[in-house]
Amino acid sequence: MTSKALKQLTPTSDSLDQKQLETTLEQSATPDESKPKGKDNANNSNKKTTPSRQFKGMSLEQRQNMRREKLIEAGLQAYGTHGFFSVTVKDICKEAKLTERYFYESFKRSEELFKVVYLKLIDDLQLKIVEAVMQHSPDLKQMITAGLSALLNNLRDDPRTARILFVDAVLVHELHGDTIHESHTRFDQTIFNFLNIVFPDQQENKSQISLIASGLNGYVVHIAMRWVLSNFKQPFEQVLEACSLAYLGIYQQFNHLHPTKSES
Amino acid sequence: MTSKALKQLTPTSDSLDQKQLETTLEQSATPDESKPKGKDNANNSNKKTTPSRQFKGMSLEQRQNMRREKLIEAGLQAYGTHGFFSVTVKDICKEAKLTERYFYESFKRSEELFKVVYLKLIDDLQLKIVEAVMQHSPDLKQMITAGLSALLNNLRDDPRTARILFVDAVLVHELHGDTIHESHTRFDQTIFNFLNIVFPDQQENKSQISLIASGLNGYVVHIAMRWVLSNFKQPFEQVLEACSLAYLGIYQQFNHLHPTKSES
DNA sequence: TAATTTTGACAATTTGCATTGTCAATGTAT
DNA sequence: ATACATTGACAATGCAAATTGTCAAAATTA
Repeated sequence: MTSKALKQLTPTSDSLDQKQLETTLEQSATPDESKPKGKDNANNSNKKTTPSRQFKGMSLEQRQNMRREKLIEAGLQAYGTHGFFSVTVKDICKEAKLTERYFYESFKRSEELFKVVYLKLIDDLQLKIVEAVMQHSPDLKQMITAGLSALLNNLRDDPRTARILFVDAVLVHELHGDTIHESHTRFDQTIFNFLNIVFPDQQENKSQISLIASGLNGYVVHIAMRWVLSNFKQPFEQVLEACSLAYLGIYQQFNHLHPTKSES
Repeated sequence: MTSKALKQLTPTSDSLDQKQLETTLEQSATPDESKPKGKDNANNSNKKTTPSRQFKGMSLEQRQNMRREKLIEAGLQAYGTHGFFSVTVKDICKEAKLTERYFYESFKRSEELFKVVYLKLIDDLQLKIVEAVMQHSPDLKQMITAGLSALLNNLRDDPRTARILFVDAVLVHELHGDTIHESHTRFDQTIFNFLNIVFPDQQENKSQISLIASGLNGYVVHIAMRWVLSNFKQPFEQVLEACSLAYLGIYQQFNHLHPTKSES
């Protein structure tokens, strides 16, 4: 229904090179930190440490990984449902049907588990979004719609994600210093890369574009949060349109303020 | 520097009635909950309760209020500097130069003080913004600039405010259930009112405009947060322009999507 | 000045949770 | 079947902060 006013938004689409797009958008991946660290208690039967028997058909390492996964899943459930600060180690263990001992087998404390959950969620989400965007290149409007749809669908399918990524994440910034702060900025960065493709002629305005990327991120996240908290009261299409409106509006405004030679 | 492209943004300015503006923008005030509740320990010398002497020239109530104010100020300082979850009751008392006893005289627990501080800050901020906006009516661009400037100046003048309103507030949402959630929505509401004035012909799109208001709120807040956290790295004007860009962009987009009779 | 209230410093208790430890039951290898 | 690793339930301990209590010094009234 909005197609008429939007046609003018793809004039620079010829500048959207598919290869450049993939490279640029993807350069915001995390180094994989979500795997178990190099344990010193591997099955290297050193000294008189217990020899690590098989159990239920699995090796020690397999069992530990399985428990770890159960804890991560339990953490997602507990944190995402009740919020980080209402959840105790015991809660998580109960949820995972494991005893406290096994919590400390994999994590030093609650925040450590939270961090793993958080990184996993943000990785998954970002991957989905970037994929969706790339698949619809080079049509600007379709790219925006696809990316936003990926985000909104993900949140609707699993509101726990919203809770953890967009509410509790701010705290963890606190708890973990900067490790997470970086990944908190990752969405900003992804959007920044996107904008740099959309506005390829604005090398001088990097700082400005970076701010706008943050703003767009906040715009969408805030709408998404209200959508989630309202239990998805508004229809999907309405939310999607409200979100894309900002992207399209910014696009147009920015082109007016900093016209390319061809349109001056 | 952006004036050329923006002149078209005030065509509907004739529809901006000053009186309507004040009424509509102001209808988002909070019922004053920041005052001491009806204490049962007033100086009503019931039974054999102590008769409440004068002290340092003040009545009991005055002294209590003074202590309360000192605690609120100390809370602002402590929470705003170290973050809610790093602050203990003792910290606050030390900051206020009062002993724990007097903390519990005015507040049942730490979160209760935080809530008061939060409400006070958000009230002050909102008041400043609305005043600034009203003073520049009916020029749309000036109104936007003035409102955003009021916000940004306030944050720069006192980063503690930023910390409390935009970081820790999310937590308190948790702690206090919905009392704070409502005031968290208050900015959305104010912006919503503003948009309704700017788009007076869109009675059917209330729901959509409400979403957009949330989005704009998130846009500005997110930029502001990054500005604060970066220790105000970017120049004020750049931040201001990045913020207003969203408002102006939305304005233009929305008018394109839902043209008024006069411009169809 | 004497009687009494108010205050400030700080000790005592309580609470909630993290973290570690014990032990019996269960599964596994030989 | 025997010996022992592995697990689960739950008790024991530790700890930091909240909350309450004590008491003597300072201020106030008469």
